[in-house]
Amino acid sequence: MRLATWNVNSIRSRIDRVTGWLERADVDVLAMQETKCTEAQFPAMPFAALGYEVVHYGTNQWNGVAIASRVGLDDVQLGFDGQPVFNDVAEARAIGATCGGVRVWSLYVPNGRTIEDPHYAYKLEWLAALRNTASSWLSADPSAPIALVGDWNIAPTDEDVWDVEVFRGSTHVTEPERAAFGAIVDAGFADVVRPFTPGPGVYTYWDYTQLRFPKRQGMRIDFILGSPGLADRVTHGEIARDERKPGKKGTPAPSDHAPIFVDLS
DNA sequence: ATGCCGTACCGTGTACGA
Repeated sequence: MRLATWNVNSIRSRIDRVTGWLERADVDVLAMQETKCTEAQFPAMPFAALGYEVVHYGTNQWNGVAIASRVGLDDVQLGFDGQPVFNDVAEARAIGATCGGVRVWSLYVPNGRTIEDPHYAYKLEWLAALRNTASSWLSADPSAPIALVGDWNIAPTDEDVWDVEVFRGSTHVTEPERAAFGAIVDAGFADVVRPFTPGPGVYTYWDYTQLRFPKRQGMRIDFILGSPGLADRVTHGEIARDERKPGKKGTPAPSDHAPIFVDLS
């Protein structure tokens, strides 16, 4: 089974690129983030035409997460238990479903904006709540195959940004964020792509500005974290960097994130 | 100091992103 995740930065703008890659890469399950649309606006038909079921959680033009699967899509949950709210609003940042026997969570971790911003405290609170809830899933069934996948908005080590000096004092690289990410790893969820994509200089995101992509100046902030029951089954991992490349003239821009995926035995 | 690009929204601008 091939399991992928991709921050698509608007599914309506990216639908042809997404379905094109699903076909070319022979993906079975794709978790998406930043769909940036409501349920009514989500383009479900192109997925159905390729044989994928799809579930989406989107409330407005911000955030939005989805899972497409051609190996089943059951027990869908919108948001995780204990997921914090921001300004009293429950944001569409998490959706879970069981696909081909794997419990998949598509996650869009809050950005944080700046370290003084209330969004930063929200980010840390959100990650702590996720750790607690995900930990309870493993306690209930230590051998369960669980995949926590998506845009984590954290570069876990200095090697995961193109120039650490550029990010000094910014979100994504602070010690509390790295500790929050590490706590989830310590709870039993391992980065299952990294062993197949060693650094340095290996990224999943490149800013649209300043020719960051051709200059290979990016960040590694998208991850597939697997429980022991999932990690034991990973036979391959990859970053589909080509999907970050511009299309032909007149075609829509790429997302600023590349998809990443693993193969499971 | 800068949102340089891209996407969304009742919008000719503002919010958001990392």
